[in-house]
Amino acid sequence: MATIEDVARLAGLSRTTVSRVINDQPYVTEEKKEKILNAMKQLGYVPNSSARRLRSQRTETIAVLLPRVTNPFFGRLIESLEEEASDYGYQVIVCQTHDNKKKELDYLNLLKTKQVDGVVLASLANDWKDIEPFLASGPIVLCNEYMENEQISMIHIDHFQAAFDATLHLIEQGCRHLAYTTGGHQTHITQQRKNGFLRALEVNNLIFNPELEICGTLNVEEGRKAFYYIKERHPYVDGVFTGSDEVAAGMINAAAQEGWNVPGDLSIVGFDNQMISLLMVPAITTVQQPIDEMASKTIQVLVDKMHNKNHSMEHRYIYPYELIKRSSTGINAAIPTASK
Amino acid sequence: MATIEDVARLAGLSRTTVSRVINDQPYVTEEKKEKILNAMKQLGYVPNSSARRLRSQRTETIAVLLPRVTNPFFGRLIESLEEEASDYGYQVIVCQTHDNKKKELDYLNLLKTKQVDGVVLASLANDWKDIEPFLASGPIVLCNEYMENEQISMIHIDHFQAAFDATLHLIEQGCRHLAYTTGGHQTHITQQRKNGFLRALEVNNLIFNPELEICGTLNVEEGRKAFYYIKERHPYVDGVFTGSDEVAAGMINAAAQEGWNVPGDLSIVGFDNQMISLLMVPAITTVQQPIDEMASKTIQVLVDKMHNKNHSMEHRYIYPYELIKRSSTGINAAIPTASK
DNA sequence: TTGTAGGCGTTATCAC
DNA sequence: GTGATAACGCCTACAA
Repeated sequence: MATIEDVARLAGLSRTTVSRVINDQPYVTEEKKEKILNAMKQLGYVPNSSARRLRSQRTETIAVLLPRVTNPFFGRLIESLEEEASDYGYQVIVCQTHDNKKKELDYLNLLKTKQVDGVVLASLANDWKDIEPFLASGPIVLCNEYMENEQISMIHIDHFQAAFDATLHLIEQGCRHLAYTTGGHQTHITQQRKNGFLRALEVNNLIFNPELEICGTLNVEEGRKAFYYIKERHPYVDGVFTGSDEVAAGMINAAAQEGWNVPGDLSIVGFDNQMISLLMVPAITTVQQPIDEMASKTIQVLVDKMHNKNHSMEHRYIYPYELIKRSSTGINAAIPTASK
Repeated sequence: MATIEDVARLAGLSRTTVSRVINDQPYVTEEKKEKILNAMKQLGYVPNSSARRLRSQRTETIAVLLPRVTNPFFGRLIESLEEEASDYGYQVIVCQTHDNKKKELDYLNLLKTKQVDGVVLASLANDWKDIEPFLASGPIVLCNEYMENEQISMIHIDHFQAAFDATLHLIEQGCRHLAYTTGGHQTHITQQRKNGFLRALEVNNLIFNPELEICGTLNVEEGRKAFYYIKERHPYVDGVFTGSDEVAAGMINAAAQEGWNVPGDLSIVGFDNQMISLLMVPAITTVQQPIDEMASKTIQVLVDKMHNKNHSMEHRYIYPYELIKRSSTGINAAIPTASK
C-alpha cells in the first residue's frame, strides 16, 4: 500500500507538499501539483483513513441505533437518514439493538471509542441515567423515541395526540368496546400512546377493561394471536387501536379466516402507513409520520452539534402526523354479521 | 479524553504494561493488573479505535453494498449478515447503492481507503471490469448477485431454475398466455430468471410474445401499472411470473379493484416469500430463498479470506430454494369470470 | 512556495 | 515481568 511518503519520494517533493495537494490547499505551483498527481496515479495512492482519523480526531461517521431494519418504519427511516447524512459528507453505521439494553450500550460505546462522531438514537431500551454519561463523548440526538427531559434534542411526533385521535375516530365510528395492543418493548412512546388511548375513552365516558390491553404484540403473527385472544375471550370487542400496521394486518388476516367482518364486526387502526396498510382488504386506517422530514431535521441537528462542539441549545422538534382513514374502520361498525 | 499514557502515569507503570492489560496478554502480575484496571476505571479510559486501526492495519469492519434496505429481501439479508458478522467480532456498514454505478464504486473505495477489511456485494450495478481492480485492496464476496466468473466467491440460488420451476407451475395450472415482469436494474439475476422463464415456455411448446416482457417493475405501484397494461393491452394473459412479491401484490390489488379474479382470470407468482405474500388475498405463490443460510455462509467465506490473506480458493455456493404454492395460482385458472 | 519535524494513541520489538 | 522506543500514515505549526 502506497503511503504519502512514497508519493513524495516518487515526485521528488516533501510529504507536506503532497498533503497540500491531497487536501486542495493553496501554495503549490501547478507544475509540482501535476507531478504529484501523476505520482499518486502511478502508485494507486489513496489516503489511509485510519491515519486521517487519528490525526484529525474525527471519523465523519454517524451511528444510527434502531431496534431492527426489518421493521418497515425503521427501514424507511434509515434510508432517509443515510441519504441526508451522505449529503453532509457523513457515513452511517446501522446498529440494530433488537431492543436489547446491552447491545444498545455496546453500540453507544462507538462514541466513546471515537469510532463515530455522533449518534442518532431511534431505539431506547435503557434508562436515561445509563445513556446520559455517553453525552460526554459526543452528541446524541433522539429521533422518534423521546421522553420528558431537556438535556438532549429530540425529533418526534406527538404520540399521545395521535393515539387520542385514532381512538376518537374509532369511537366516532360507533365502537364502544375498545382494545389496545402494544409492542414488545415498553418505552415512552408506547406509554404516551396508551395514555392517549385512555384519555379518548375517558372524555367519552367509556370505561376500559384492563384485560383488553394486549402486550408484546409487534408483528403479523402476534397480531393474529391478538385476534384470537379477542375472539375467544372478549368477543364483544368492536374496535382495536394497534400500534402497528403489521399487527393490524395480522388481525385482519385472522379475522377474515374466522369469518369476522372488518370493520363490521371489528374496526382496526394501525400505525405508520406502511405499504401493507394500503394493500390489505380492507385497507387499514393508520397514522402517518413525516419520516423524511424527521430524518432530515435529525441529521441537521446532529451535524450542527458535531460542528459547534459546545454552544448549540437542546431543542424538541414535534412534527405533524396524519390520521389516514381507510376501510378498516367505518360507520358500518354498528352492524355486526350474524355469525359473530 | 484519557489516553493510555494517562492510565500509565496514574498507575505508575508504563504504556506497554497498560497495553498488555487492555489486550489480555500474559506477563503482568495480578497486583499491577489490578492497579491498572482501577486507573482505567477512574479515568473512564477507552482505547481509541482510530489509533488501533492505524497500528494494526485492520478495521474489524465489513461493508455490505445493497440496492436499498426498504426492499424487505435486503432488509432480511442485512439483519442476518449483521448478526453473523457480529459473532465474528466484525462491525457492519450498510451501503445503499440504489443501483447507482457511481455510488457503488464510491462505496467500494472504502476498501481502498482501508475503512473496511472486506466487502459483501449484494448489489451489482457496474461491469466486472470496474469492480475487479478493487480486489487488490481486500476481499470481496458476492451474495445473491452472481455471474459467470471464477475470480470471486459467490453465494446464491439458481435463479434460472427457480424461474423455470415457477413458470412450469403456472403452465401446469393451465396458463397458456404468460407474461413476465422484471425489476429496475438489469443484472445477471434478472437475465437468468428471464432465461428460465423462456425455457419453461419452450419445453412446453408455448411461444412468447415479447410485448409481454414488462420492464422496470419493482414495487407495488409499478405492479399495479403492470396489471393495467395487461388488462388494457393484452387481456388474454392468464399467468404472470413477477420477480417480486411486491409487484405481485400490486397486481393482485389492482386486479381486485377491477373485478378480475386471481387466480381464476390471472395466476400470479411472486418472489422472496415476503410477509406480504402470505397476507394478500389470495396468498401469493412465491419462491423462498434461504436467507439466513446464505448470509451465514457469506460472512464465513469473507472472514476466512480476511484472515488468510492469500490462499483461500474462490468458490461458488449454490443454495436450494423452495417454490411455495399458494392461492394466487391454481387449477381454477381455466375458469375465467364472466366479467373478463 | 516549500520543507522539517513533531505528535495523534496504539502496539510490537527488544532489551533489561 | 517490565519498560523504552520505534513505527503505523497523516497533518500542521513553524522555519526557511
